[in-house]
Amino acid sequence: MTPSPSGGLTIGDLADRTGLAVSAIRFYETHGILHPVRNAGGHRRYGRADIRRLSFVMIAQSMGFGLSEIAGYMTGLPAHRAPSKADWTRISEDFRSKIDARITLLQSMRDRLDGCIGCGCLSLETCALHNPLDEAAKGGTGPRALREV
Amino acid sequence: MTPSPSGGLTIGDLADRTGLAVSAIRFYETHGILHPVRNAGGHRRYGRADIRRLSFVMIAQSMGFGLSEIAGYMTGLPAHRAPSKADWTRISEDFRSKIDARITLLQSMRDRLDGCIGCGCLSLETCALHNPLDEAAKGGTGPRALREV
DNA sequence: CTAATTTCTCAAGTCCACTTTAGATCAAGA
DNA sequence: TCTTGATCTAAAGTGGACTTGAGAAATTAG
Repeated sequence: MTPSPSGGLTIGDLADRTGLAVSAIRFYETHGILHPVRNAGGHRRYGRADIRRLSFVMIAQSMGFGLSEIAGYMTGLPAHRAPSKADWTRISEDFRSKIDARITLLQSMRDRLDGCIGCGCLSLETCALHNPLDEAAKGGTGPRALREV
Repeated sequence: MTPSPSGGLTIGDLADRTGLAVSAIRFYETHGILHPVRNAGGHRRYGRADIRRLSFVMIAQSMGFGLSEIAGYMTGLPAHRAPSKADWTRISEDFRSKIDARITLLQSMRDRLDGCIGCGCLSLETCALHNPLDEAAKGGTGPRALREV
């Protein structure tokens, strides 16, 4: 629990700080999200900035972004130096615009749903939801949340 | 392609009308979303109302709801009779309130993200995003979009 | 120094939402 | 009628996001 003052955080420290499982943190590393250094014994050592990286991952995931997309944002951050505020601002601008698009889509679907349920036309043949769906329903296999907006 | 006028729609008809794969429609049946009757030869026959059911499934999915949750809504509809407008209105009211909650959560996260990125505090220890995340991040394994709001 | 904890790697397992494959049967047009 | 295309079942495969398990080595508390 005592984070080594000089050597950085252990994977357990990071897990405690973020609430993530140790296995998840290792998993993210294999997907290029973190790049910890190793100590003499081969154990991973993290910097404080990695807490922030993982926070971003968790936020983005809860908003429906996939890991590969998130990893894409992460490549916009320096791998072995703590990102500056400018780094975070840059990647979060694109992120924010995608969130906005997602909110707008959700709102328009909700509003149209009201109309469609009300008029009894909830059919892909005539319903106004048809086109938005066509655009939103692209993507590979697996759960199709609001990915790829 | 010629939908049997008396016998209802074939699974292929339904696939054409909804844009779903035949295999997906069969899969949904195993999850209790559709309950087609069988003809003499053992082939599935659907009613027009099933197009609407599948439309609802697709809409709900694109909004981040999981199949089991959607199946839950579907049990609120009559299995072997075409749902009335009142049936649809009833289940869509609950649905709509969940969508609203989802939109609100997304908006508040977006707004706080602006603040957190700006002030450089994007850390679970101090960031205002912490608590909303705690609530949103519950759930089993697998992709964790905005399920379980 | 020893015992208890952590961490290491790597392979395999899990859940969700489907798709693919295989072999057989059913339905419909020429 | 015949043949082509649709549908049937059951089982296995896929991709995303992780978790679990096994055995070994490193770290830390007492």
